[in-house]
Amino acid sequence: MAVSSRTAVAVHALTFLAQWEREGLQSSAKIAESLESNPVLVRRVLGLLRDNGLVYPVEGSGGGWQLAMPAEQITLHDAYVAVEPGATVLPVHTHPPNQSCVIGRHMPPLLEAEFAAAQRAMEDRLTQTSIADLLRSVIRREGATPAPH
Amino acid sequence: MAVSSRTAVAVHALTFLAQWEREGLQSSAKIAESLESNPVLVRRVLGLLRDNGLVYPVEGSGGGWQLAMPAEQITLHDAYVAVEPGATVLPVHTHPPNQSCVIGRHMPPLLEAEFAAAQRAMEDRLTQTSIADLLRSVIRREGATPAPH
DNA sequence: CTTACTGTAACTATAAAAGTTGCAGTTGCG
DNA sequence: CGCAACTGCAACTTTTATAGTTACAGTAAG
Repeated sequence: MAVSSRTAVAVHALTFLAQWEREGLQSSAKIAESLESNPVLVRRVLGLLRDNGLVYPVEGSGGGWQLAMPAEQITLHDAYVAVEPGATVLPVHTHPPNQSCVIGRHMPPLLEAEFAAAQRAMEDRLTQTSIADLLRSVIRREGATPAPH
Repeated sequence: MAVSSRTAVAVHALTFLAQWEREGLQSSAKIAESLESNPVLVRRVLGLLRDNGLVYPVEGSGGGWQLAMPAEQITLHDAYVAVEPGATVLPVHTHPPNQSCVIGRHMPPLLEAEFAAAQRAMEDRLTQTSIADLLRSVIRREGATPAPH
């Protein structure tokens, strides 16, 4: 199952916005520069975050993006859910199995339940870290091994 | 995110083998019939399970597959690890971000740690259910709503 | 009215998975 | 021996998702 790297992009962008929050709006181009990526790609992800109320954009010249709530209140799970709506980490059968076989008749719902429980465990773990936590970790690491000048 | 439906096929096949254990070897064709799938596809998955010591094959006429250990000792996690080696449920950046940005410098390792922890939580949940558990559930369900004759 | 943004559609390229065909190797049995 | 029933595996096609790009319309500041 597969999940894309959109969650990584989303979390990166959110942390970037948290870091430069006092400096005002940040453009998708700036964020793309930090990601070594494309502004359109970034806007696609930011658009999903916007639809979920995590960030909000300002259009027009001098516009850009900012967090829609304190970084303390945004978890990795919020980002994940926004950019991977309805994702199934462990897909079940691609097509229904043979109904004349005992296993075939009963396996799909049982597997769905097991896989959903596993995915819930993963998502629970993602709720335990906020963007603010991540930003603090970034700053702690930067203090330990600063950039070469 | 992405993981294939191979885990579903693997678990289905293992449960099938557990169900017909007393009847002796089961061919990939029989298992494929239960999955409404292709024997080659099934053999591909069974080959991975074999490489991980979960099942073993007998070649030649009258050959087939059987569990290599009691169904009680095989967990969904064993199946998952066998058929999705090195899977990363939540991929990080596809390419390294900008090293001249604080976020870019420190995000990848932090994200890897977070995502790995989340994946570990998922995998932990998978260890909690065995093939024997699943087979019991199948039989319980069959008792409740038997196949139409 | 120009410049700097967001918003979005439409496209290409790439990679992974699902599914199929074909065939070589092995073994039981008549 | 020779056929039939298996596994093992390479090679291929099809399908789908993602990453990335190009192009352009809409909006707002100065």
